[in-house]
This record gives sequence, structure tokens and C-alpha cells, in this order.
Amino acid sequence: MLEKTYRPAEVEAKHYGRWESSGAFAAHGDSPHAPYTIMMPPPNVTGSLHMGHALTFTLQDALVRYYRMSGRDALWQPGTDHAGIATQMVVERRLEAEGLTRHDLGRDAFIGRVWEWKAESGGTITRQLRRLGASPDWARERFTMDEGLSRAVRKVFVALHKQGLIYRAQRLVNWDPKLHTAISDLEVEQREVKGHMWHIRYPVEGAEDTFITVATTRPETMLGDTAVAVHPEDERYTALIGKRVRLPLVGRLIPIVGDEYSDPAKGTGAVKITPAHDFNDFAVGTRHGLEMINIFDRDAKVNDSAPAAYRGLDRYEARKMVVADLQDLGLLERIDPHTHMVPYGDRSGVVIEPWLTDQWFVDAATLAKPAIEAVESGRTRFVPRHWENTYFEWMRNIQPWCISRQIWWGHQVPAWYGPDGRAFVEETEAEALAAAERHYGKPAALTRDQDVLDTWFSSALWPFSTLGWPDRTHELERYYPTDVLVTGFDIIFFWVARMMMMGLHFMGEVPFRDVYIHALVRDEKGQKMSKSKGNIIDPLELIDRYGCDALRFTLCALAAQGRDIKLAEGRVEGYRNFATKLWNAARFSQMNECRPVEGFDPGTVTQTVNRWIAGKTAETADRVAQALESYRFDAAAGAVYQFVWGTFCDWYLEFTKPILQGDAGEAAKAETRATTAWVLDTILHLLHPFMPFITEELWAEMGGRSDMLMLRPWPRLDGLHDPAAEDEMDWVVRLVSAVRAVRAEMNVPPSAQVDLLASGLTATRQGWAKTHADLVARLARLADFVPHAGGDRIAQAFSHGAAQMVVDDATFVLPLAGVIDIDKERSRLDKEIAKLEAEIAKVDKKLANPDFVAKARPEVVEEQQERRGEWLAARDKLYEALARLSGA
RNA sequence: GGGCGGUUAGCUCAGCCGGUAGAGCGCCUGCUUUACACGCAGGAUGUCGGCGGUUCGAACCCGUCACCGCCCA
Repeated sequence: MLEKTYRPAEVEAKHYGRWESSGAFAAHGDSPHAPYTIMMPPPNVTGSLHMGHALTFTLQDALVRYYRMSGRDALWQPGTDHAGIATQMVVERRLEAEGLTRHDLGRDAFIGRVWEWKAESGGTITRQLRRLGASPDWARERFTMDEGLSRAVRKVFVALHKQGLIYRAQRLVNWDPKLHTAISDLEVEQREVKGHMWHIRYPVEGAEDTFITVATTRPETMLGDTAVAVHPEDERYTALIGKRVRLPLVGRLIPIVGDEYSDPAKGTGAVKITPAHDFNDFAVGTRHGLEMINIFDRDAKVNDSAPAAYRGLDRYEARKMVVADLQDLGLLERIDPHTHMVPYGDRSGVVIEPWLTDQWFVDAATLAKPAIEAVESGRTRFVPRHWENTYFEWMRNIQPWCISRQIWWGHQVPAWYGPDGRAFVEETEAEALAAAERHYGKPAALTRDQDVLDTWFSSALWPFSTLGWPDRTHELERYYPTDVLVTGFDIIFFWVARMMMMGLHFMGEVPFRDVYIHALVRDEKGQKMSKSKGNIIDPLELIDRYGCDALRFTLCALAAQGRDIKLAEGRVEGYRNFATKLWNAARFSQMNECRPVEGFDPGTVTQTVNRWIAGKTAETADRVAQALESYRFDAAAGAVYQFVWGTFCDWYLEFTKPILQGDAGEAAKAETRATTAWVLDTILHLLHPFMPFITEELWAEMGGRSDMLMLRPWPRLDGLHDPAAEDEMDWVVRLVSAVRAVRAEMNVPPSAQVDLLASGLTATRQGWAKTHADLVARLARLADFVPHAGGDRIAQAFSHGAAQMVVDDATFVLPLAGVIDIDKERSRLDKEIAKLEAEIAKVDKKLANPDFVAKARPEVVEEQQERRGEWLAARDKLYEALARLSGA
């Protein structure tokens, strides 16, 4: 016998261990079945499970479990990425505790320490994924720094370089002066900051007392100014174009250029140009052939290109001093408060400095073209569709992708430099040496490029590098392209776009057919969860408190397309209750000896209730499958929830109690037991993708079975729909509900056993009433249900007071001698009549409209007429009831 | 400034092809009903953001405005 409540903690570990050790998660490359493949977005190896992970992996797991049960050869490819900067920072922090820096260790020893750290602590996130019930093929787990994946990286780098799609160039990059590395645009966070706009007067050369005033938010960069720009059509300045100004504090003569970048409406209409420290100025500088003077070192301190007085100062000290000096010279016109956007490094939190360095770039614009076309043509489909706009927007305006990073942890750039600085890009040092010898005509000593590649460079290859590329493996043939990528919208640029580019370029085919973009999980007030706000909800804590299944079901139930998820703990509690409900339904079935019957065929049952529930079960199975296949997780969860609680527990189990616990024949009992067990089994299947643990546990408990539910086939139930059984049972439901409602409204105590008298039922319904008399009596708490009461019996009932109700075309009488409040009953009937009258009036108005009758579809008109007829009949019956009441 | 999404019950949200506005939670009333109080039964609650248009008919389609959120400059 099952315990009274479900205890998740005991069950979860048991089943997970069993699944994993038995190989139930494995894909079968030699299977005759069509594959179904999902590439798990590799979480950072430094990561730990947060609510966003819980959502994305729950959805992926639900899909994978569903398709696995549907007979597909499911491959959910797991792994982690090496998270270059984040991981390096973690290990450096540990070194700091020992009083060491990475430079004390040297590169090789440091990398050794990172691997050590990975071996010790890198498994956190994958352990936590197991707690979530995730079912990827762990045996195939990969890491972006694996030898195989590293080989893919080298191969791709070299190939793209030879194709001219990777090149080295000196350009402005986002420099992180704390981490001492370039970072990509995507790792820069624009924050609104309250700053100032300084207006500075630059004296025009050769014109006494003539100044041009420039406005800037970064006065310290004037030390690197190489021009002043004005709009070519700005009449205030046209005469000055071509003249020069003497740069204050520095003394350099710099030109005044005409360039449309300068906005006459903004500030003074004249802007200082510092090409080496501003992206816009860089473009102006390129257009006008201006000198680019880099005035900062890698710490963003002023370097030797600036006047001696400022050297060694950091950006902010330099700013203070420059402003003070300008003030002393009387060149500071004014300072306005000004709010503007300032770039911050999302890892380091410091202000990013646009800085001129040599870096490796990918020609993203070229690679983007086929990737754009693939989505335009529908070879890859975004769900929900509107996310393709975000993708297109980014891809059509894509900038060269800076892929080199000045850190140690990552894939070292496979480039070696000769004595003259020429780069030899090859997959191995030996090949580079050979290439150098060919080039120089003699062996040459080479030094390897110190930089490593952006982590996203290797994750861009994930869909094929994990399958063995560059080897043409069987896995690659079989599982690429994958079926769907499931991820959040925040990663469309970082990852989706880049996998599309690399997949198309190297595999010649899109990496995935569908991209399902899910929402962000927010707190119940709709706030983004963040450490600083302290509103983080820890998924593991919820699992401890409510069970993994409750959390998973909640996330699925809330995962409506195109909406963020506002997670309130109450929802998780509610679905925990749902798990308990299921548990108790199983317990009840067990108590009533409803054991699964081998070879049971739901198509052969004869009892109406059983035919009815079989049809409803089939309908639910279908709805859940369809919803999952169209990524409607909320609809799938809703359908099964509604069926389990609202149909199976609330009605079917109640309907069958008189059969199981009464004196119905043995045949009916046996059939009902078998049907109950079958429905419950089916429910376990349907619920398994969402609630893997409780369903697996009940699967074992209910039948004493040793096979695993997770590997069972998904129920495909055709031909079970029985409209006649549905009509009949729906009528019973309406009747029971009507009696209950009247009882409650008339304050008939639940303990009061009263009779229910029917008269004037059509032959069919009289048959139904007879069949289900016991059941109606039980559910409506009646002493007796009389389907065919004689006129004298009814008259007698009225003489002592009775309540009446109309169900469809018949009136039912509830004799309530001594309990009934006639006035209350009268007003209750009046209210019902009024409700119907209102509906009838609405329909009448429609039908009286000649346009409606002429133009609406005939079946709609007919429907309205039918509806009107039914309401009219019911209303008349209520009038009669009212008349009887007054006559009594 | 450009783009996307949203606005439906107290809260969180469904609502398909335009044809009777729904669910869960919360709230109120009653209930030790032999699976379940993590429960059962019943009940109340709507200017579908505003305005205009298309249509026989609009929560749904079109236009417009307002407000909220996000992304990009």
C-alpha cells in the first residue's frame, strides 16, 4: 500500500540512479528509428543551477522524454563550455588567497591549475542537472576544451584564415582595463550614467581671440585629439573648415574638418575627434586620414604620448587635472549636467575603454549572408516566429567579430610569428614551421601568438564538433542537422547566430530546424532575478521543498509562448498538491484492487463510464502530444492537469465507486478495475515528460513492474472516442451538479438525505437515469433517485414543499419538507429565469437582424436557433416550476 | 530615435479560423463524504487599456492614442 503522501526526496535519487546506470538516456546510433536531436546549450563550467537553467533544461527534457517515448532515437547532447574569462577569474581568485598571481605561476602552470579546478569543481552544474531529472546522454558529455573540440577549433580557424574570413587587424576594440583583454560588443553593458558635458574652447590658429567650442563627456581624451569636426553645412563653422586649432595643454596643431558625423543640433555643433579612443571618432579619423594617437596604456592610464604632466595618471585623475588646467587657462566655457550611456564590462564591472590594438577578427558579414537566407527561406524556423526579427536585425548589421582575448584559459590562437612578424596560421607548430621554411627558404624560429579565442568561437561549433567533426563520423551523418535548439532570447546573438554561420559554412546545412526561444524567469512581481536585488529563487531549494516534479510542472505550465514567466512560489505549491492528488488517486486505485491487466484493450469495454473515460483519455493523449509538438508546453501541462484532476479524479473515480464498492456484477467490477488501472497507466505516460519521478515510482508501484516507464511507448489511442457515452455521462455530470448547486443554495445540510424525483424524461434519458441511479444518488447525496416518479408522489412532495431544477428538457424535484424556504426558492427560480431571458433576448436580437440571417454562415444561424429553442424550453419549464410553487 | 512584446476576474495568465469570455491561485459559504484538508462541494467577481474603422457580428482583424516591459542606437 502506498504511503498517504508522496515523498519526493526518497524517490528522486533512486530512479535517477537507475535510469542513468541502466543506459536509459543513451542514444542508439544503430537504431532503425528516426533520430530526434537536441544540442544542450552548454552551461558555463563555473556555473551553478539557476532558475533560467531550470526552465530551459526542463523544457528540453520534456521534449526529449516525449520524443524518446514516441519511438524516436533521442539524442540530447550534454556538455559544458570552458567560459574563458569567468573560469580564469575563478582560479585567479583562488590563487589570490595563496598570495599568488597567474604571472607568478607562468602560463603552463596556471593552465594546469585551471584543469585541476575543473576536475574538482567543474561538475557542479551537471550534478545539479541530474537533480532536475534531466535525461541527456551523459556518456557523450563534452567540454569545449576537449581534445576533439579543440581540434575542431584549430581546423575552423585555419580554414577561415585561408579563406580570408579570419584576419588580423589593428582596430578599436572594447578593452577591459581591469582584465586586460579585449571583449566583444556583446559583453559590454551600456549603463545610463549621470555625468557632465564639458564645453572647451580651442583657439583657432592665426586668429587672435577666435575660439571654437567643443562639447565632450570625456575631457581627458583631448590629450589624444587629432581634429575638430563640424557639420559641412553648418553655417556657423563653414568658414573655419580647413583651418587649424592649437590643442590646449598639448600644443599640437590639429585640423578642423567637415564631417556629417557632427550634429549641428547637439552641443555646440563642433566635436573634438579622438580616433584612438572612440568608435565614432575612429570612423571620422579613417575618413579624413587623421593621425590616431593612443594616449592610454593597458590599465587605461595616460601613457607617454601625452604631455609629461599627465603621464601615469588614470583616466579619472587625468580628467580632473585636465579640467582644472583648462579652467586655469580660461578655456573651460561651462559644465552642464548630462546623462549618457557608458560602456561597462559585464564581467569586470569597470568602464570599457575603446583601445587600438592588434586583434583577430572574423568577417562575420560574409558568413552571415547564408545564415540570413536560411531563416528567410524557412530552413530554420524561429518559434515564436517574431524572434526572427531580432536575428535579422543583428545579422544584417553585423560587425567584424573580434575573437582574440588576452587571457590564458582557452584555445590558443594557432598562429606563429616569424622573425619579421609574419604570421603562419596552421593547425600545428610543425606545419607552421614547415610553412615558414617554405616562405623564408630556410628554417626559422617562430613564436606562438599568446592570445586565446573567444569562448563563443568554440561554442559556435558545438552542433557538429560534439558529433566528431572534422571526422565524418556516423554520428555526424545521423544527428546533424539537429531538430531543435531550445534557448533564451538573450543568447540569439551570442550563440544562435554564430552556430548558424559556422554550421552553414562548415557543414553546408543549418545546425537546427527549429529554434524555440523561451521566456525569461522573473520573480512574482515581474522583476528580473538578480543577486543585487536579492530576489533570486533557488531551484534546488524549491526541489527540496516541493519535489522536482512540482517545479518542473510549474515551469512547463507557465511556459506560454512569448511571455515572461513570473514565478510565484504558490504556483509550485499548487502543482505539488497536484502530484499528491495523483498519488492519492493511485492509492485509491490500489485499495480497490485496480491492477493493470495484461493485454487489456480499452476498445472492448462495455460499461458506459468506462467507454466514456477511455474516449477522454485518448483525447487527452492526443492533445498533450500535439501541444508538445508545437512547443505549447503550457497547453500540454494544462490538458493533462485538467484531465487528471477535473475528469479522472473528480468524476470517473466517483462514478465507479458504486460499481467497485456496491453490488454490481463481477464482470462490471472486473472491467472497471481494469479500466481504472489502464487510465492511470496512461496518465503516468502522459505526465512522464513533465513529472518523471512520481510517474516512474507509481509505474513500479502500481503493477509491481520492473521495466522503466521512461522507455515505454507513448500512448497512441485511436478509435476510442464514443459520442454516445459522452452525451450520457455529460448529462449525469450536469444533473449531479444541478442537484448539488440547489442543495447548497437552499442550505440543505450535506447530512440530510433527500429524494430526487424525475418525471417526463424522454425514453433515452430515462434509460440513462435508471442505469446511473445509484451513482447519481451517491454523488448528489440522495436517499433515493426515482427516474420515473408518479404524479401522486410529486404532488405529495409539493404539498410539503420542494425545490425544482431544470436539466436540459426535464424538471427534477427535490422534496424538502420542513427544510424549504418557499420565498427563497421562488427568488432562486426568478433569477434563473431572468438569466435565460437575457440570453434569449440576445439571440432574438441577432435573429431579428435580416443581415445576420442573410450573411452569416448557415450553420451559425442554425446554432443560434437551436440554442434559442433550448433556452426557451428551459425557461418555460422554470415558469411551470414557479407556478407549481405558488400553487402549493 | 528604431524595433519587438504586452495591457482580459483581486493576482498570474489562457483564449485556435471573428460566432455563448475561461483556468489556476486568492476570496466567501458549507463539509471529519472510508484515496486525498496538499482535500470535497458550492459561490461571487469582467467598460477584454481608450478612441475610430472593417464586418451581419470584434477580446480577436485594421488604424490611432495612452501606459508598461525588453532589445538596439
